Amino acid sequence: MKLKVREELKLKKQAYVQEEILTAAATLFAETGVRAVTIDDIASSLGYTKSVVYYYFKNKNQVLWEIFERIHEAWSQDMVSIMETDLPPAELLGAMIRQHALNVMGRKAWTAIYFRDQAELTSDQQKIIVKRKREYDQLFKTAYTKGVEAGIFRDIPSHVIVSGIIGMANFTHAWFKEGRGLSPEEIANHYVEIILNGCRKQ
Amino acid sequence: MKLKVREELKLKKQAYVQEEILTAAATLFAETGVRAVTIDDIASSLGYTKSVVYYYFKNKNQVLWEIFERIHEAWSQDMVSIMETDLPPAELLGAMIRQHALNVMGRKAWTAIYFRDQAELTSDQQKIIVKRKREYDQLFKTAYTKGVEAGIFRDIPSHVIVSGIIGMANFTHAWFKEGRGLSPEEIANHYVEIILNGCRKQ
DNA sequence: AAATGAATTGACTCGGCGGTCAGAATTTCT
DNA sequence: AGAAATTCTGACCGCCGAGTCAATTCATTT
Repeated sequence: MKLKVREELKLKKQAYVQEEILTAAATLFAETGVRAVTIDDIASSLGYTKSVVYYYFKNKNQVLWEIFERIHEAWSQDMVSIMETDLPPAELLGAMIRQHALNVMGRKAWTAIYFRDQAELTSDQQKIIVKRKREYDQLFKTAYTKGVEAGIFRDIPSHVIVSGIIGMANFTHAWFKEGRGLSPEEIANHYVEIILNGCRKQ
Repeated sequence: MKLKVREELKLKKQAYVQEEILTAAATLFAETGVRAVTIDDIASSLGYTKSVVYYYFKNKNQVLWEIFERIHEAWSQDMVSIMETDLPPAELLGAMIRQHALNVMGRKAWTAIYFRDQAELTSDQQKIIVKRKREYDQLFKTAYTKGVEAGIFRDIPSHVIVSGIIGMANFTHAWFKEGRGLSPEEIANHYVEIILNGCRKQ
């Protein structure tokens, strides 16, 4: 009885510290790349010692993998909830582009890691990521293809256009700075317009 | 007299081996990131020992820096020769996009390194790269702005559109495979069309 | 053949980093 | 208070990779 409560409390605290460590790790990983960041760096950025990190995580790979998991969960959930709406093709694709761009700008660290440090994962993990990326792309491709079938988009191979969209949005992580110049929403809207106009059948 | 000939021959051979090492290094760097590649890896991929690499290069940083130098020279020369033509804005921007995309697909390794491993350089070197990237972007921005002034492009902040273009083209390095599916030229042309249509004033 | 200089080797150092572990400190429960 | 579980510490190990160096091999010249 008490055991359960205690167990839960323990897990809750552990979860909190874990998230704290993951956030700190992600920030550092994003700056200089996973390989260049030591467990000591992560720990001391939080005022901990290295051993604390090893108390909460099995090893460095697990820290990295959990970050990849968080990214996937957040992004795929966002996308799924857009797919569930019943928008017509152009609006659907627009919403997806907007969401993806906002996600990237909202968490620049994540994008840097997700697209740069994949090679640091084990080959099994990499396989999973490759599959997830394919699925993610597929959502965009489906939306685009629907537009082609509806006669509103030009008939370009969907992977070319989808890769272009993702590349364009991802790259914001390299230059966008919060709080100066345009807002993420404005930038995202520009990209939506460029792409939709660029794809529209004349 | 003879000395000169000999000297030249020596330099020529050295230059050859250096290029050989740089090419091998770039390939490996691109695959797994600079940090994950050892000098031994580079050497043995050519059948050499580590010491050979150290005979031709001062250290690992110099190998990396020379690669960055090669990239800059090749890309900026290509761009400059396009700027020298006297094309009207839309055609100019189109040619630039096409060239950049072709460069990326023609040397995927270079792009991976140039945009992912910058953090491995010294801070002085990084400053130079940042400056060069700004100059490179500036060429695109100027072309776009001309189009806006000529009334053919929509009035979007040029850095948004230029970053979008570069991001879109750069991302091909992550998915394009030589010899299956579309050719680099076809892909580049699609991007040119998407962007030009997307930016054209309605 | 001898001498000179270029190219190559392999053994070595040294520092750093991932990961471990025995125990100390702290918190929680009874 | 004392026992039990938990969190945290700091010293330690082993390995790996960057870079060095003295010595050797190879090529060229005279």
